[in-house]
Amino acid sequence: MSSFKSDFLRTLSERGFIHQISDEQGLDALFAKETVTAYIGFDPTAPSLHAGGLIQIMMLHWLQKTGHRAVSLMGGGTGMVGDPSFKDDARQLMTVETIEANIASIKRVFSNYLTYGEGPTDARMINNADWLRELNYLEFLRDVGRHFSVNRMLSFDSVKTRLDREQSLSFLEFNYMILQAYDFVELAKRYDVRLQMGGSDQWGNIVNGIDLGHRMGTKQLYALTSPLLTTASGAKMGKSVNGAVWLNADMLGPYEFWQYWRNTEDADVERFLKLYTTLPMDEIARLAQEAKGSAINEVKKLLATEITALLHGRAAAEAAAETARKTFEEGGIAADLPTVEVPAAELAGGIGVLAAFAEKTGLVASNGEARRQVKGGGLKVNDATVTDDKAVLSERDLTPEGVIKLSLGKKKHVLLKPV
RNA sequence: GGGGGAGUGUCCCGAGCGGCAAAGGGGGCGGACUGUAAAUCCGCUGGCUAUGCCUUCGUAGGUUCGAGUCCUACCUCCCCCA
Repeated sequence: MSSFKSDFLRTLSERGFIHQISDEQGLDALFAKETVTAYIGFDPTAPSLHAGGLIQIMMLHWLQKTGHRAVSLMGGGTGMVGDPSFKDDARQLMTVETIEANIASIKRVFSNYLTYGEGPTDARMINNADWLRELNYLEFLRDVGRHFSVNRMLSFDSVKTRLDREQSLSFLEFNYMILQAYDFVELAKRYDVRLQMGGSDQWGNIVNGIDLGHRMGTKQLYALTSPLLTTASGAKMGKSVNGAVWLNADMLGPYEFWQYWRNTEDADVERFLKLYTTLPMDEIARLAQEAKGSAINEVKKLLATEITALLHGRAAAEAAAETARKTFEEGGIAADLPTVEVPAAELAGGIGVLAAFAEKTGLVASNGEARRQVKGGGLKVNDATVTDDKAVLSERDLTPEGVIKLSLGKKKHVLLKPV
């Protein structure tokens, strides 16, 4: 590990957040000397960030913790264009309404990690729509566009994939990197931002901003990127058993969020403790030491609880851990497993198993899939494997707790509750 | 403007002499083994009121008993020439 003098870079470095820095010594000196303002941009492509974005939020978190000023930039303007970096094909264009709604929804998560306000080390939430949407095309071309060389832009890896595959890269998308570069300069002017951070896929875009800053007379700007997140076996981060690992609670409950981290691969445990929890380094080292063989499961639970506590609060995290304990270790029924309510009268009339799994709980996508899962032995009702796809559920199937437990595989459970 | 090529299962990549619900991967899901891990092996991976019916190969027509496959027009993309 390189020996950084500043708290911020040392912390990021020892926790494994750093992939590339534009000028290590220069940036380190800056952080050691003064309060630095740094930002990360978030694109409003969905109503919630997912686990992949967590690493960026954690970087801002440490930035604030070490006494600097964090800026979370919402891409209300750039979202109208769409980032083509390393994408295979063009994104669907989003309407302004969708973008605004997504931003409003995404924002909710940030205050769990950062303290916002007007004070010197309070974080700020800024939307680049503030300046991008008012740009005058001709002025922009003359002031900013003239500093960009298309020859150079074409050489970036981020667009090469698209070009190599002979897929179209629209002029609209091609402009994304110019807008992002301009953002950096604008933030430098307005808020004295000196550093932009992001995933390693953003390197080209960030460096463009630094160059533009040179030409437009800002102070020296810096870039810092985090490694691309994959699990030890190479899968992309942020995909869970049933889709993306959303951060917003209304899209993914604390229990399911906890489960995602509980299922971390052995080889990732220590890395994730460093990246996603705020546990001190010496404690992480101690935990990693302990985690030999199946004892690692205890560490995984702690990992899951710590990460969930940061996002959803300590109480919700512990409730999730308890639900998991009851469900997996006692084989019992925990009241706060995901629950679907059905009218008591409907249950009295009988509900086909296939319909219960497909339509009621959505554990499987269709009756056909439910049928296939029955064939493969993947569905269970109250822990008994379903063998007959014509079986019908009724009040007789209610457990003493007054629910019916439906399971897909060993890990996904939903309770059916008559009301 | 002229010439040449491409678009396949709504996750992706990709084969496809006129009989095709469409090869093969990857990914995903389930099963076995385990530790709610990884690796490995096996099964599944259009929909439905289901020995049948419906919808799928860029879009719309046409030829044919029958079209992903042949013809026409259009859309989108790539390459070459102007």
